[in-house]
Amino acid sequence: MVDPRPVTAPRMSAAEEAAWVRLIAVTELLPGALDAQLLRDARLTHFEYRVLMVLADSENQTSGMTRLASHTNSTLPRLSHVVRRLEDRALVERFPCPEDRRATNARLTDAGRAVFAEAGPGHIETVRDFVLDALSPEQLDQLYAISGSLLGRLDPEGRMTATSCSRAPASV
Amino acid sequence: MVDPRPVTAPRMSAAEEAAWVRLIAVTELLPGALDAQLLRDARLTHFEYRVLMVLADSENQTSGMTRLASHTNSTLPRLSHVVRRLEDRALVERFPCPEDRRATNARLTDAGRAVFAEAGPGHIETVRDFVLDALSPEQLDQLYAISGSLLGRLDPEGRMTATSCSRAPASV
DNA sequence: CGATCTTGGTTGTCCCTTCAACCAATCGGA
DNA sequence: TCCGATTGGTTGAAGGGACAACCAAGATCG
Repeated sequence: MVDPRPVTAPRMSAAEEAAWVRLIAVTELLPGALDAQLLRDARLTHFEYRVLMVLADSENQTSGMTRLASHTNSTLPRLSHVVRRLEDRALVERFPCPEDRRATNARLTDAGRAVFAEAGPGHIETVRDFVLDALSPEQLDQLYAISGSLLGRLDPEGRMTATSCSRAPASV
Repeated sequence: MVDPRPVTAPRMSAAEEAAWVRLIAVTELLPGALDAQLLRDARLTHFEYRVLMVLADSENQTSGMTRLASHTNSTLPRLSHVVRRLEDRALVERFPCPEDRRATNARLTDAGRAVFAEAGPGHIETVRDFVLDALSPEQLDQLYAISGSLLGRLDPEGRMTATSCSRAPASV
């Protein structure tokens, strides 16, 4: 209780704080940048884009809601709202699953496929501009390993399979 | 037009896609994890916490709105709303800047200082659990460099100074 | 087979962010 | 000195996400 320092932020080591501050900045700025480009060029949220992408990569362009939610790192309520909106825009259609009558399937429509196909190249280019082209091949590997470690903490059970990526626990 | 492949996501290289997918997952999961802990333990958003932190680190616990916005990677409208809410909770007070009569200053109140001081240790611990302790010292340096490169693309003018961190362009 | 638990999903409400519009003060010339 | 442009900031409406409540269908077990 004799510490004379003024009230200030609790400190980590300098290296830790520097890395942490930058990581936070990236997590704040990147989503907005992706959304901005996709909304401008394709009237699509980045999250909506990923929903369409998972469907495009699924058998018959069809997936159950729960699987779709885990492949987009999303909650079921969130996904339900988003799919309803996409359905209103006729990019996706929902129908009851034949095998399990509790389940709902979402399927990409022709219009949805067209929108997704048209949005793809511009989005990829944006990802290159903002991320991939900024990193060396070694840094890409490092990013893969680092993100893997963080996901091991953020999503220990590996529920968020994200995509077909087989989430081996962060071995370089 | 003779490409026989089914409609599918435009592809990057395997290494690029793998790293990209994981980065996206981190940017989706990390903010929620931080918000959850702070809301539970201190009724504070991570963004609100950072507003309080910047004020705590400012001279006289006071800062103009524009400076506060750039130090929190935020827009002015967003900050304005948040500061109004914090003011409603008496954690912050606003008053006109004496030197520039257009400007508004925000100052941390005693209550705000107390809430921030109480929230700090738990938050730092969470950051350790989710991020810092998951990485080796080398990875921490790599993360610093990688994030720096990305910020060079996401915020070229360096408007988002984030904190006192002097944003030298991503030299390791 | 009936009671209960779990799984799969939707809906409504609240809160926060975004965006556009707006206003006041200051600066920069002509 | 006056007018336009820029800076600093607020506000209101609109849209998306989180959470809790809810419901229906399958599974489990007596």
